[in-house]
Amino acid sequence: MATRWLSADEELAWRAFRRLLTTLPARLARDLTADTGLSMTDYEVLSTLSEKPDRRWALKDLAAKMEWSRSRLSHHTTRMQDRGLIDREPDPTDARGCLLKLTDTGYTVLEQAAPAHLASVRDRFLDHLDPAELDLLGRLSTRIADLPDDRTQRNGRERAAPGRLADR
Amino acid sequence: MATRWLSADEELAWRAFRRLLTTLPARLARDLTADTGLSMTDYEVLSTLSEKPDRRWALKDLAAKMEWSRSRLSHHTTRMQDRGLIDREPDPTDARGCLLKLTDTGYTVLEQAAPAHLASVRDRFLDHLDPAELDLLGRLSTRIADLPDDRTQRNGRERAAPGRLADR
DNA sequence: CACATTTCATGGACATGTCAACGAAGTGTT
DNA sequence: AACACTTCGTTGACATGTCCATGAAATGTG
Repeated sequence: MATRWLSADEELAWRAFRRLLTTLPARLARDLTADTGLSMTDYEVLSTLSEKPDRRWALKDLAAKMEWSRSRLSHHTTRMQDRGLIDREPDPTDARGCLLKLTDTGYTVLEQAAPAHLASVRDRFLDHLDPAELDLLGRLSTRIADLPDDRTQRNGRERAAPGRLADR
Repeated sequence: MATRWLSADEELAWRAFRRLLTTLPARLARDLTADTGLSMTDYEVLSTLSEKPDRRWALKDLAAKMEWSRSRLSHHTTRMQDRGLIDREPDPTDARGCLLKLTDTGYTVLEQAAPAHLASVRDRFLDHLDPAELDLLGRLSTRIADLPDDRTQRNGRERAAPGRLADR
């Protein structure tokens, strides 16, 4: 059922890439948790927060920056707050809002996690690409990730049946 | 805190690729669910099962093939069974085991989902790469995904502190 | 054959994500 | 000012994944 629709080359490359898409993140996550006790998402929140000079960021802005839903970020930061990694402060600008702040503990944890994580990224990824490959991969990634998110402009190809074929 | 550890080129390429790593699967998943009501994992189970001539596969073997834990596959197939997509049969070879079988419904659903999914893969990925890029990406993916999974041989780099820095 | 060990599928507890609904607070219009 | 509308963060129900424990069955060893 699989091989009829793609050329042999496409099939092979797509399969290989799909495998990379699952294994690489899994390995990086495993390393990070083993080394530091942080999940990948924890790490992203901490490192994004640390980019601001005062280590503070309004929830909605951080959510936008990370391309997360506010709900997701709210849930996750509640858990991180319980662990003492970040804090909430009222937003002086908007009484509905809240500021997320990296605690000293959070900053220390991030400071110690960063080198371990980067070593892992090198070992499991960067070190196995030469500069030309890395460059091409970067440009190709940007190109594809920057495609419009909605499907309104899917190339002239006919649209699949809209109805759901299975209940879920 | 980010830019000190990678060269500018590495930093840029890694960031771009990391973004691809989250956006592409999310888009494909969204398309698939909208078009067919299946999740990506549903689709993988169905299409892997369909590769066997008799559409049957022992749970443990399917789990190994998909690189899933047996627990995960058991949970997931229970849900898929409730939806009528697959069935369980006793394994005549091993009374502990069980065979997972694609139902007729499941096969029909897969048959209708496949073209829609492939169109999505084309629109959001394949169509934006030329053959040389695709070829390189495929080879590079295989190379990295095939690296040993354990960390025993992480290149001469010093190991990070083993203890957990934060409780979770 | 008895016995310990391993393998298999399942189950429950928990972590993390999605989605829809909510109340409180901002904004715009008249 | 009064009103509808939007935005913000939180919440709860649910889906899905991980981890660990379990009982049943297979396997290996004396």
